[in-house]
Amino acid sequence: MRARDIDKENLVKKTAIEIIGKGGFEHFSINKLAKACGISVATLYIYYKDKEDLLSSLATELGRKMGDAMLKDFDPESSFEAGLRQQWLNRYHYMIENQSISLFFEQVRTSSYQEQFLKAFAEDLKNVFGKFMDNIVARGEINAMPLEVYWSVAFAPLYALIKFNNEGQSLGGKPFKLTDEMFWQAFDLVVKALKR
Amino acid sequence: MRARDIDKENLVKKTAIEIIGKGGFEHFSINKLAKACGISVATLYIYYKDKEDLLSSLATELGRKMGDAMLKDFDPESSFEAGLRQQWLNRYHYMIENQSISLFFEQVRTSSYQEQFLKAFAEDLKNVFGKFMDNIVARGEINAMPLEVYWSVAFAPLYALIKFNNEGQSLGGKPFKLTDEMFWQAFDLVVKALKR
DNA sequence: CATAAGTAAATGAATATTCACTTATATTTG
DNA sequence: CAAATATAAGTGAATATTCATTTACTTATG
Repeated sequence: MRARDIDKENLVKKTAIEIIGKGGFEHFSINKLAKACGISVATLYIYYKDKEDLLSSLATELGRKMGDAMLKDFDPESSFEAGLRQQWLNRYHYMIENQSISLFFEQVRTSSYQEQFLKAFAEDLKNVFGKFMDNIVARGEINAMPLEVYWSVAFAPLYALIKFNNEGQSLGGKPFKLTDEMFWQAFDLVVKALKR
Repeated sequence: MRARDIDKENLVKKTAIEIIGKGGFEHFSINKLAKACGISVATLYIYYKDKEDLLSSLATELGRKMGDAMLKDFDPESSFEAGLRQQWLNRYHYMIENQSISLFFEQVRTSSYQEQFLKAFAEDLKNVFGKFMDNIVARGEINAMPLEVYWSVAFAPLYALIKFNNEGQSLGGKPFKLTDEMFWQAFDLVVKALKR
């Protein structure tokens, strides 16, 4: 029996991520992907049942990996500031080390594959972060508030900065690169917002 | 000379916004649009040079209108809190009154038409809001910081809440509707973050 | 040498765009 | 004032291309 070429399989994933990250699902097609990889379309149909399967597999796999990266060194029993710092750091490091994947996620988040992605991504996370939020509210470190209000204040600024950084530009096309200084500046503001 | 049917033209715009808002650019096509409007494809090629022209015209026009809505009753000489409140209110009201357009924008923001949109959107706004930021820093109401850090803390939470609301769900598919209470709760947190 | 990996070429459906044509109406002309 | 004309609006059917997927075949290797 002939063994599957792992390099080829990885090339497919990497290339798909790049095409989608750059041009969105609008400009992605199976034929383009095969051509960009220098392989036959039919090979893709050995790896994946169909286009839907390819994309949702990719979204699920990457979602899971990202979820794991988010949980690294995170302790739901830690204090509000220490816990939030770890979450910000995990996202920041992941973004720097996986720029093309971050761009891919940006597309997934506004697509029909969002659900697949969130399922893999949010399953464990929701429990761990939910627990963290319960703890810090119970300890009186932050006020009680709807999850969405907390999330929007605690993380939306970080994701906005990451998006600017990945696209290389901010408002009105102004060139932009996120620095550690800006990162911590934003973090401190968010802590100030939420801390009692 | 025959006059162009304005109703038809508006129907085209409205329908395009709906299709894209619902399914993204991925599921949008000229033929589908024509069929949904009950007109001939060829008519669309009278209104617009090609697909690209149709979409970037739409993004530009709506960007401009939204920009105008953002500036309503906004005074760059006002205090930090009053100014930010007006900006939040303008965005909030616009979202409520233009839900399908808000969904359309959500798609534009991760597409290749983002640039067109931002250009129309940010041209005037940048000056007015830049002036506002200069004023409040000069008056010592907030600390000096990069525009992107300010923007990410001041507005990203609001956009996150609006996105949840437009999609009708938040993290992990949890049903969600933004209330006035949550809106003001988030606003107060953001003010607390930025105020000296 | 059996078996799965891998392929080139083909399929029909969907896509963007164009074509040759008809229709409505503002303006001109008798 | 009404018939004629010009012109852009509007059309249905055709085109060429791209799409997702399949088929019939070759190749590599346990």
